[in-house]
Amino acid sequence: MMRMKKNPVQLLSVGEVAARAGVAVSTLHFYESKGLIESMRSEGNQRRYARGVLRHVAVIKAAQRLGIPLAAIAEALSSLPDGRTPNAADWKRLSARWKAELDERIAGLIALRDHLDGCIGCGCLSVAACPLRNPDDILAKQGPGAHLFRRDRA
Amino acid sequence: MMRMKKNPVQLLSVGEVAARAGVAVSTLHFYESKGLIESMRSEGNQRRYARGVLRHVAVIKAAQRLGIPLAAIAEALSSLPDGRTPNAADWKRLSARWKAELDERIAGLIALRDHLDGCIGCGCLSVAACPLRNPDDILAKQGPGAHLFRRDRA
DNA sequence: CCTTGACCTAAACCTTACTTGAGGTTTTAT
DNA sequence: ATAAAACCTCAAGTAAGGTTTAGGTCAAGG
Repeated sequence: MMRMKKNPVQLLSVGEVAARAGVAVSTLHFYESKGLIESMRSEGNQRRYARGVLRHVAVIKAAQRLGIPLAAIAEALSSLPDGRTPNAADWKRLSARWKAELDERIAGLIALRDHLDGCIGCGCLSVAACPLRNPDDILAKQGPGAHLFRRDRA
Repeated sequence: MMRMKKNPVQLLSVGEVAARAGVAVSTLHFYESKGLIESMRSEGNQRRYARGVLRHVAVIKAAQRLGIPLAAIAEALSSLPDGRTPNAADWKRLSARWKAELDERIAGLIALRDHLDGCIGCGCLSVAACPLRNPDDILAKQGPGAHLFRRDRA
């Protein structure tokens, strides 16, 4: 299984990337179709990846665990430098952006939790007045902008 | 618009419920098909709801905002008393259950956030070793059981 | 040479949570 | 009585995030 040539120029095949990144080959195809990762092609039309793709996939997976949709991840990744390999500062910018979103999300969930007991038990679950029904009453007031993933499913 | 008879026996039509609960009529059909709510029928085969359905829908919506999938909500709702109208204690039990899940989720997100800076920037984003890649390393250790919605999208 | 495993593309299928549309019936205001 | 607003059922469509399948190509070991 997985008989591979001795890694000629540092380029990885799709199978190797899948194995090392812990995702299915089909997932890599899918990500590529969505513009999340890139590949070159061998003479025989097979995908060849630069090693950096492993970090890209890792970041995609981490971001997904934060609840960020692929489209938003794609957008964020597109802000990475084009020619060169992203450096620590580049990644830092991404993580800072997501950290802010995450902080917001956490604050929202905490507010929700603190209302849960009172609200589900009581008679206030009205569309207009209850904090559990009205996200914005509790979640807003942290200023607008950067609603990357407040599109939960409302 | 919305010309309704004078509410003969406290039963609500689907349109009334939709308007008051703030959801689409089609959503009520859908919830009913999934066993999340119930209805009686008029002579002419139209849906008639007891007023309690408003609270049910409110609770469903609140639970969804917590990230709980409909199937789990249906299961939780099925634990409500059959004959009588649920009382405050019944709802309390539901909210307690969800609060625990929510606490877990919040803790997980906080752990994630606290690793974000360090991990995305550094070289550690490996499948095997990085806390950002390995949910269970950080998220577990709070004991097993009740993983109602830790099925995020992993 | 030739088999086998890895790879290719395109299209279909899956789940969740609904919405939309088609074609027909019921209610109700006038 | 009648027209319009609401309602009904069932089927199909949407979007996200992939997976599966079908049919064919590439590459390396024996």
